[in-house]
Amino acid sequence: MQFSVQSTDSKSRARAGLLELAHGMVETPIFMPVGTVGAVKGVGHDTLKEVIGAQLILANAYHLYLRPGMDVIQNAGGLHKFSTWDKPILTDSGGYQVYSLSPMRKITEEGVHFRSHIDGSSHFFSPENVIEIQLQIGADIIMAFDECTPWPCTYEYAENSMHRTHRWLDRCTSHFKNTRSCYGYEQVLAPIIQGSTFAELRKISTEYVVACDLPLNAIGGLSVGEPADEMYAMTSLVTDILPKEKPRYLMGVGTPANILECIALGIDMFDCVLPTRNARHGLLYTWDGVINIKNEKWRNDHTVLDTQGSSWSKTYSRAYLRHLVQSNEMLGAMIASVHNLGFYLDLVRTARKHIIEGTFFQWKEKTAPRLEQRL
RNA sequence: GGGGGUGCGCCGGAGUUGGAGAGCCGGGCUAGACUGUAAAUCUAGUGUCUCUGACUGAAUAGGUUCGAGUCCUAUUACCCCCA
Repeated sequence: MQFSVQSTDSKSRARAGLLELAHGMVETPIFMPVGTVGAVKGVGHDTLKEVIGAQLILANAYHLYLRPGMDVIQNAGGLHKFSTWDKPILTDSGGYQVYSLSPMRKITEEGVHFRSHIDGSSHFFSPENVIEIQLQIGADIIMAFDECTPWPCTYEYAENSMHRTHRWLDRCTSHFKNTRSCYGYEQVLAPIIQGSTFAELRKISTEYVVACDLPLNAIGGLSVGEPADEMYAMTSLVTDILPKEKPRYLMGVGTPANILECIALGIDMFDCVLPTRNARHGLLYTWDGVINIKNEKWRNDHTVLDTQGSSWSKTYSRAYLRHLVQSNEMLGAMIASVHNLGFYLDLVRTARKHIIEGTFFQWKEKTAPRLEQRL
């Protein structure tokens, strides 16, 4: 893996960079569409590459391990071959499922005992076997096993959880160093900073992670319900400490405005389910703000989805998309997903352009509030 | 033309053995939520009004009864059978 910062913004910490991974180059800042089970819901690979311009997608170890199962993925020769997605992939370790499936799991020092959400069967995830699973999946970037700390929580809980995540990180790194990649290309391991919304803990966690000296650093445990200002404050505190020469990945963020603000704080990589999930639920992101396409007011609006958007957003009308979504027609979810992902990638490409041109900060200040408007 | 059956919410079901309904379940509709995807999901609302409370309501019009969505009569609509 190679990363180089090409330009930095003079009025913020924003940077434009180039990240070279086993399956290709990635221009940062970048948004990674989420494809939990090895598929970005409702969007085919060609569309993802040619229309949306996705450079890197995210998949999930927990979900792929349960279904189809590691035997299928290994027999296919890894997720790239199984899915035929030949660009970079990042896998999440299942740390988020430790958080989101909390009623069905038990955390111990050794690891996490899970009940499958599919059939209720019992499974055990440890830092070691989660690394193993991700190596077998064959992702370009694999994530350390962590607990995404719930919010709100007590200082004591956050502190204990953070230290356990650190101990798990050590086990991940040592297992990773002692294990060969399955498919002969480079896979890199990324650590995850925790510490909830406690500045002191975030600082400790960042210093711990920096000392591990892995090639890419991630921030987890944010955008789990805390106010946006706290998320920005924690991100700012962390990026202030992180080394400038390594990419920074803010996990699970966020809304378009969140992304612009966090680019300004020095984040290079983002992923979030909002553009795809909200697309299926009828929420569209545009350069003028957010549209709930299910609202009655679009029933007879025959204008395009986004007047300021790229060509894909000018193909279908609001009235037509509303009709498709109202009719529960799968094409509606597909069009909305392509639209939202297209917008997100357009957003980070435009941000990158402004960073390179030296106009990022002014542009961001003007643009971010508008993106949050409700149309 | 003759015989039988059924009519309550925007729709489909269920239920009400003469005794508390603005009221059960689903759908639709109207909104809202969603941030490393247990999520094409979830939540709320969906007769009217002067809205912490009232009023009207079981096809329509009468009748019996302390009390009728339920029983009776007529009308009307739809369905089935016969001609």
